[in-house]
Amino acid sequence: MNTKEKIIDTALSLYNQEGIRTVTTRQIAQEMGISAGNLHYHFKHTEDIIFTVFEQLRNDYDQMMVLFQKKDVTFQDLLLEFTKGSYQLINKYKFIFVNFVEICTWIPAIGDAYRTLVAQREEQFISLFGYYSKLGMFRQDVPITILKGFVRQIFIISDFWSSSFAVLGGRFESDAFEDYKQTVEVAFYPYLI
Amino acid sequence: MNTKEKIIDTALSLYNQEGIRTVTTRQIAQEMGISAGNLHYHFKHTEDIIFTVFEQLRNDYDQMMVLFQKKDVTFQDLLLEFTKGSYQLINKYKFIFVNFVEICTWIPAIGDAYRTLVAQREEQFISLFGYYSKLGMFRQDVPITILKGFVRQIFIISDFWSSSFAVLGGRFESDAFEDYKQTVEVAFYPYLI
DNA sequence: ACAAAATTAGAACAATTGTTCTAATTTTGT
DNA sequence: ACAAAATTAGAACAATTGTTCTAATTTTGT
Repeated sequence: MNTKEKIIDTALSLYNQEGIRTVTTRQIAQEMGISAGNLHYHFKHTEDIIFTVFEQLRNDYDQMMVLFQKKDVTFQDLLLEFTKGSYQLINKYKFIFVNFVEICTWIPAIGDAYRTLVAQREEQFISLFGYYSKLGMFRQDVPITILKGFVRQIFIISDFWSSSFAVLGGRFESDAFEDYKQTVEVAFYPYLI
Repeated sequence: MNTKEKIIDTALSLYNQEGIRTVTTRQIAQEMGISAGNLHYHFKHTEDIIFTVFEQLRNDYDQMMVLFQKKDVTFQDLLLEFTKGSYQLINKYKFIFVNFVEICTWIPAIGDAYRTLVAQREEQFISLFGYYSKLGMFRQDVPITILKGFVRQIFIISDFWSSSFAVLGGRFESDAFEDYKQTVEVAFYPYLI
């Protein structure tokens, strides 16, 4: 692992622990035993560090979505896979989710990338629901406007569950996954057959 | 309106416009034509300003919830009232909603107050759903665990819709309310009769 | 082996920001 | 009217922080 990678790693870990607001580039450098000057040789601006972490998240996300190509599973199983997968990302990149609004206004490029991502995901989900409703595992009588609204709802939940969890005082170690799983399942509950 | 109130007003307006991260106490003072020293005579710490704004939000919220005591309306009507009322708060106190996680970690007293509030709201909603399911306007076959999860879901949506909206690049003036209304309605859609 | 390029540490810069301090002015209560 | 209290402006403090600059050291390619 070279210095650049180590910076990203340390930054991610520190941001997750202490939040984006309090961690400084000096602190990241100190934590890994290099000088602040050296850190800024590799990443000229703090934004560059965070943007690189976001790119990593996007890669991980894409990799996860590939798993949903094989469609020979029940919707229940697929849903569980999605829940597990998305939770892993939420957990690994806590600080991005928890400080998402702040990050997006601070670094517009991340906001832009996110919007592109959302547009893609939206289509994927709609077509997935269509597929499974033909198989009789998803309600068929749902108007398209509701369905689109439902997808939006799922995004709000998966993107901001962690914010809600943090604000409610939940600790990430223990029952976090159970809480997330519950929330996602409840959202899908009325639409499954 | 005395100086103290004017500070709160100006702070709210500036925070809503430019976000909590960039607005300084100096800027608030300048905007209203007083000195920074004077501002800090009235509010020793920036936190005190934000906490006072939060108290105002809490008061407004309580006042709104009073409206839900009169139960001689259909659930549909009540829901519309709730949507309008909560949107007004979201709009008036934009910056609190949009920077909620940040604020709660920065000022723990606000996090504490929020948690108390949520516990109260939870009960209110559950009993309201019970009432309306007896009247045949809300599904009766919903298990209590699901119902609690649904309430949680409503909270995530009403507390973080604005975050999602901001991140998706929405502008607050135009179609914001329609978007919010849609989202809330879709969430309730499967539970109404 | 050696010149060029990459990396590194540490000092220094520059700007920001919340907050405090002091002295003046205004307001209030009697 | 006048003393005490409240308010105000503006300078100054103190700490932080991202970033740059310089000179030294290490690594790389031939």
